Amino acid sequence: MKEKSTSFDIAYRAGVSQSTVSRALRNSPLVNAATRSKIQAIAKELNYKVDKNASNLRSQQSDTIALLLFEDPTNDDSAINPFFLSMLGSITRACASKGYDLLVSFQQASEDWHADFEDSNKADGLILLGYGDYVDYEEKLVKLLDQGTHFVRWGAEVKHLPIISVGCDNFTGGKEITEHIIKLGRKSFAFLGSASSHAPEFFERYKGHCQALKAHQLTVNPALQFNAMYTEESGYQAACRLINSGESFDAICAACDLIAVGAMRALQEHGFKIPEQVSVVGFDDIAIASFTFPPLTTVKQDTKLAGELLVNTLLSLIHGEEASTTLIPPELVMRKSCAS
Amino acid sequence: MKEKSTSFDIAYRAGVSQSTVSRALRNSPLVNAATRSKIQAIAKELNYKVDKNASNLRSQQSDTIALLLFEDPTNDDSAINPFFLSMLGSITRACASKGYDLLVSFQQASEDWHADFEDSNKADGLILLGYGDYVDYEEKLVKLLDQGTHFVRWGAEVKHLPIISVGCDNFTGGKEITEHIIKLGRKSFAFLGSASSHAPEFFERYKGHCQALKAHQLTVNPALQFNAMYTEESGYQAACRLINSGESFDAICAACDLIAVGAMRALQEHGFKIPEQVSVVGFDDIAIASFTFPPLTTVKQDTKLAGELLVNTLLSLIHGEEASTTLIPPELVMRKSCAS
DNA sequence: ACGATTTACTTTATCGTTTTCATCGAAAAA
DNA sequence: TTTTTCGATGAAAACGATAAAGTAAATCGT
Repeated sequence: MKEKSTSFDIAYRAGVSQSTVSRALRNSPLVNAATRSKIQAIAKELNYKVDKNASNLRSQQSDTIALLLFEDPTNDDSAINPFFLSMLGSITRACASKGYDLLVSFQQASEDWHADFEDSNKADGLILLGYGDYVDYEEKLVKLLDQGTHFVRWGAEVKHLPIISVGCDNFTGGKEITEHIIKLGRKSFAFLGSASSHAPEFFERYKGHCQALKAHQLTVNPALQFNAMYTEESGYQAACRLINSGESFDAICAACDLIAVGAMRALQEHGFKIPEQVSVVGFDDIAIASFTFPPLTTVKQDTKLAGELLVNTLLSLIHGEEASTTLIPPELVMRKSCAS
Repeated sequence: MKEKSTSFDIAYRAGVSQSTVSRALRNSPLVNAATRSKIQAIAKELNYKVDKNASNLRSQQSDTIALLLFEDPTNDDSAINPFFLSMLGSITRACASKGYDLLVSFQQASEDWHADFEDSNKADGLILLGYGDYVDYEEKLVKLLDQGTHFVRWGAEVKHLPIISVGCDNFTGGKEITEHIIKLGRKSFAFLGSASSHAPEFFERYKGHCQALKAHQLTVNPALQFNAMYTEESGYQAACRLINSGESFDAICAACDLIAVGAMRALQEHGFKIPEQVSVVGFDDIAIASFTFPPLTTVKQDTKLAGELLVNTLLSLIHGEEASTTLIPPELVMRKSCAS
């Protein structure tokens, strides 16, 4: 196995200095076209690749961005939420199209992630992805800000801090999907998902939900709100609690698709007909949603657009350009889990 | 925003030389415990992080592995196959637990990927993931081998080359799932998925399928084999071709779950009852499989195990240890899409 | 008590680039 | 002819760590 060649080897063969080689390989106009192509030919022949470590060290940039995925530590060996998986896919694609490498990393919210990737020069910037619980998360965001780290968050806007976010308009989504069912004639709405600021996106969806109810002179019954995490199992259990509560209801708004899927399972086990007796809706539009029985009516978050926005925004930040928080409009996806 | 501090800053404050700092931070036993902790304290206080580029450059290793995901260029804006997404998740986790960073990259089989990541010292090794079409893929594998690049493939064993692979035992999986339906009493089996070596894993499954048929004195009817790619749409179309062919059949073995899902859609649109008239099975056990109607009986590939195996094997290779190709045993997952 | 280890550092070389600064011949301007 | 200006290149200084080699003081065995 041959030694890996360096720019000096090429310089030697081309009969020029190493610095000329470096310039030629980066298509610098400072080097004569003839020598440039000669050098490039030799480089190709030797199968030469610039050493990224050396290059990054000198130029102080890595052309790499890091994606930090936050997951609830409690369910760490279960599958990753398909919604985030889908985001991951689109972010990967978006990065590639911009010529950036993507470093993917899982983090537990509790860890010392805040000062790792950009500080060690492994990445030029960070994308933070996950359902954010703000308990001590926010304090770390502030630290990132202090350090001048470039980063973009996925999620609800943080009003009181100069943090750039890209997120879905959860409030509007929650409102519109609820209005949709209201128009179908349902009266008693249960909401499955957290109604507290610990889960900001769920909370926004809940607020939109309530807003829609009020706008149509329907009462918001707190006894019909049940907490649930973003898992199928959690949705199943919340629905069981709902059913056992004895409250009557004819519609369920789930804070995310996985919850909705779990809820449908619980309902069907208890003999409820969907959508005849109960209309069910979710949020996210994960792949599973179109294959459930009945197919789930939900709110689509455009992950492709989101991924592109996330990396474009981050890149702007890195390049010192202006950037601002963006909300992606939600989109209703009507399927069969609702009826009048 | 303060300058980022270097090991010299720490050395200055601690009153020692820079190299002592370097050692202290790596917990070298060569430095006195007292000074070591003093240095580490200062480092923490200054929020110092070692510069990975400098460190990697000097030590010639990156503690990073690259995951190359191959996707069919034709469907590049559609969603990524959930099976690979799931693998991605488990590989990410496995890497993290070993203290390695993960660089994720999409590649088109046609591109010049073979010499990029390890040659440029961005990664210490490669994981190759994707349904492999061997046309000019193999030639690149040989190049990787020549270069001494450390890599592991996901997929069927490559018999004639010293390449380490981790894969599912597709043959056995295909055989067992087919036997399962045979025992249920079905007689006319259609197979949806490529039966050629261009799609090695599908081909293996097909061979297992045929083997099972023969072992039970059933005929393999070539007119009941239809090509399909690994997408839902492709499965749908293959099933339509099957239906329109006029051949009679009472069971469909799909080469992967997505194909099965598409096939079920086609069957139901044409009024077939699943599983009463037609039994359907898939392969992979993607998340969707448990939510289809009826829930899909399939062969589970344990992605968690696969991810761990992939990174452990690669790490062995990197560290110069012995490693060998591994086959993961498939596991039947009985659900409701088959009946006697 | 005296050379031989050990312990705890410091010095110096090195990794392979990018980048600044200096150079040098030739064409253009004076 | 002499001086400028440029276009093209080379030499050398970073970049920020790690690793090998060197040094002084403390510890040791006999």
